[in-house]
Amino acid sequence: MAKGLRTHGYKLTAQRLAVLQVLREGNEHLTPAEVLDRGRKIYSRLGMTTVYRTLELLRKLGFVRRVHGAEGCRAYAEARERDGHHLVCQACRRVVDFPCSGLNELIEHTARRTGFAVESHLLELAGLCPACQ
Amino acid sequence: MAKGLRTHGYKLTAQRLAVLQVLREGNEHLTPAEVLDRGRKIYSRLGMTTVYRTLELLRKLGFVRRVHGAEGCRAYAEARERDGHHLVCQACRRVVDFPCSGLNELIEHTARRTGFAVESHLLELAGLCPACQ
DNA sequence: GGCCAATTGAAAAGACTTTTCATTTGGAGC
DNA sequence: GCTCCAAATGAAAAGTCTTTTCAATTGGCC
Ligand SMILES: [Mn+2]
Ligand SMILES: [Mn+2]
Ligand SMILES: [Zn+2]
Ligand SMILES: [Zn+2]
Repeated sequence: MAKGLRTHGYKLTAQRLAVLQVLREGNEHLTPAEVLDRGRKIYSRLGMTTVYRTLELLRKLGFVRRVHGAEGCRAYAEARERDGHHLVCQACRRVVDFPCSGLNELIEHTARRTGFAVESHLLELAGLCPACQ
Repeated sequence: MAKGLRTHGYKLTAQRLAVLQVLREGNEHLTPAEVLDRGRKIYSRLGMTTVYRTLELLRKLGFVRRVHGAEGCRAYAEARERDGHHLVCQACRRVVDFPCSGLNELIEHTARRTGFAVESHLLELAGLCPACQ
């Protein structure tokens, strides 16, 4: 994942590595403020501005996913499944990715019915993880 | 839809009727600020605080849906399809609802695979409407 | 090692949302 | 219709979150 940054021409900085590590170590979704807190334990000079910028960068590169929920729409989790979706535990905030397959049929059917040219989709399931049930 | 307010024990105010009318007249998703602008053409004393409160109320009652997109996550559109999902045009912001059917199979499969007890789901498709293609 | 564009972060600015609280009002009851 | 009061409202203030600015720092190519 760190290699991906270099691949795309971005510098490998301590700040970016710290944010990456934070997102990888937790299986949960985190707000920018939470990423800052945890990131500073890894690299104490980390700043909030950089957290915002880094999270957006990682999202554009596909390493990170945004989680939309009742509590808020600005939380991030590592994207473990390429082009996948995610399932969120409402109790412990754990995030589990799952593959996209099986949705295409529904999307194509809806596209035909409505005449829309569908370019992207967002699917998020919420519930309770095995440990929290 | 206005009847639904009374049914649930809420007062029928000019402000609420104005917000309802705004959401019904546009087929697009609107931010609170846009709802305020348009709502004031119907009821000029409408205030921003009331717009926020009314949009959340209507969402809880199921008359209105939130639209999550690249441009932002706080936009609302009328929920025309009960328990449905929506398709958003990235050009003209038109929103079209479609029924939920066809997704249950995928959800149940994912629930079985992950052990999660799925309680809710969010599905949003984005693309170009027929007129904008 | 030197160089320089990319990156960073503190501070300021900006944007958005919620709370407060005095005033207004819908509608139930008469 | 009129009275009454809890619900609703909105201007202002407060609070929260996010982006911009810009001078200083730094990663990585030479
Ligand atoms: Mn959102
Ligand atoms: Mn559904
Ligand atoms: Zn859990
Ligand atoms: Zn369109």
